[in-house]
Amino acid sequence: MKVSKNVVEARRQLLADLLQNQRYLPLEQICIRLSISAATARRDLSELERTGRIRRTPGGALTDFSDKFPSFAERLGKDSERKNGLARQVLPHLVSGSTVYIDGGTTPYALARLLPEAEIPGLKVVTNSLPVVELLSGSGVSLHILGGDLVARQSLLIGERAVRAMQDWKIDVSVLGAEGVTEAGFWNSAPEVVALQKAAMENSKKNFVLVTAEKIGHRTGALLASWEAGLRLITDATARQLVAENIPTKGMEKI
Amino acid sequence: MKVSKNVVEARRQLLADLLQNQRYLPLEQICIRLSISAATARRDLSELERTGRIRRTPGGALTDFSDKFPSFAERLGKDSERKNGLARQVLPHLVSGSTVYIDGGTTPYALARLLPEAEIPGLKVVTNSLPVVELLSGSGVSLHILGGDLVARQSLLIGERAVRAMQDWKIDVSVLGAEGVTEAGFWNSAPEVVALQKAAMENSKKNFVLVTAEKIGHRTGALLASWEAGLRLITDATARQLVAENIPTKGMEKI
DNA sequence: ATTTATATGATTGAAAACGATCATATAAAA
DNA sequence: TTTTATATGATCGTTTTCAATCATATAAAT
Repeated sequence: MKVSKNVVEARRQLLADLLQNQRYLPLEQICIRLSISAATARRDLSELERTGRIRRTPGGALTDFSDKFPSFAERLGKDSERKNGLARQVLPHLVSGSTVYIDGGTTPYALARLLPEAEIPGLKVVTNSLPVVELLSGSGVSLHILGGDLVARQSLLIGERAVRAMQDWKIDVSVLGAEGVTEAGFWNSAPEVVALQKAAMENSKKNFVLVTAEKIGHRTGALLASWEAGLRLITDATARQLVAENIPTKGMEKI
Repeated sequence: MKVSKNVVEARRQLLADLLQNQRYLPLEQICIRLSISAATARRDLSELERTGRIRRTPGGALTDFSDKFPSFAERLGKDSERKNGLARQVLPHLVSGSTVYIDGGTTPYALARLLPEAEIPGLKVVTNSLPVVELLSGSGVSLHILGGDLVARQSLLIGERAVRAMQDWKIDVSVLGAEGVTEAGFWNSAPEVVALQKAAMENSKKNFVLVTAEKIGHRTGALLASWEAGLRLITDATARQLVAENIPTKGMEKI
């Protein structure tokens, strides 16, 4: 069935990126990694070859790679600045010697981007997000990774091992993402993600949830926590939007 | 007609070099440049692939990595093909549905590179190596990461949390690296790495150690295990070299 | 010199990959 | 909403690629 134009373009970009990393991919691997049929893979390859971005071979494709691959950071997209603004609100809570948990997802990732500059002495970062690891690796902060099962598409670690690993930590500040916020509380679509976030909340003194305005009023999958749980919402939504959804505004931070 | 042995070997070396420069050559190009028939070209390619020096594709062949590409893979250096050869010996032990632990370091990494193509159904990969994760992410294999503290320079996870996470697993085959092999056993310089490897050995049914020839006779830092521990050595060292160091050769795999 | 071993190119049947075409579901446009 | 456009997976016949086999010429062994 037809899918939207941007999905197609995103997939082709992903394929181009994949090829720049891997140099060569057999057709079958492309099908597996992108979850598409051979026919669609061939169409994508033809298009990428037509625009000169890759080179096809029988049974696969390769790149004469010149550019470096675009990182997770690009996925932040044009909301990048807004997410940075949200993340900046968290910085004052990260005192010297404290431990912060940075959740997967693009919004908490924005916080990670601020850390190298912030130069908080003795800060420990615990995360389940591989992009965060990649970003902070070698930046001077003390990095610790939860164990667990990798969700390839999102570069996240989840599962019961991740939950157990989380219980092994004493977190001062945890920074979470959510896909939706309603009167009932915070929502995320994947139950395993929510399970891990709940574990983070239990092991953390302060909990922040970073949410961009367009997620207000959305409800997806599993409930992370209701408002009584003491999560602090950081958003760039207007007070009007929040009131319209009956979201309690006390104790939250905005920009 | 038959040509002399050294002609054959010289031609194959030329082909390997050619591929090293060109990264990829279609079969037809190989035939033209070497003035040989497709049949001979295929035979040469098969041989080069068997010894792990190149990678065949339908209608051509390529080298796994060019020297230009800056990444962990580069650290494999020009021993890349030899390490591939070692890693290939492990593949038959990875049966469908089994769990393999891939240790940090460049030699076990070579095994990871073989896995996407090997397409072993239901294979679980456990690792403490971020390059392995990056490589296999999204390749279809089930990926699981030990938790722990990140050693930035080496992109490894170590520490007591990593050891504890390891004890949470039942491993069928673990693939380890070592910086030295002597009569006394296997050596690695970092004690934390050794601690984790020991934990792997205790939780694993079969243990392989991949070691290139130049490490024979070297002794560094901490002893990983003596020969009684049941580790299986896979090396490209000659029997002469091993005997010279009083290394027991029974039960080991070579190429 | 004679015999043996083997590297080569040609051939062949099987398998893989290909582009083209089609029905269908759904995004985009009207 | 209705209509149009198109992205997708399946299918099909064709082409390409493959490994295996064979005869042969010549290097290596005797």
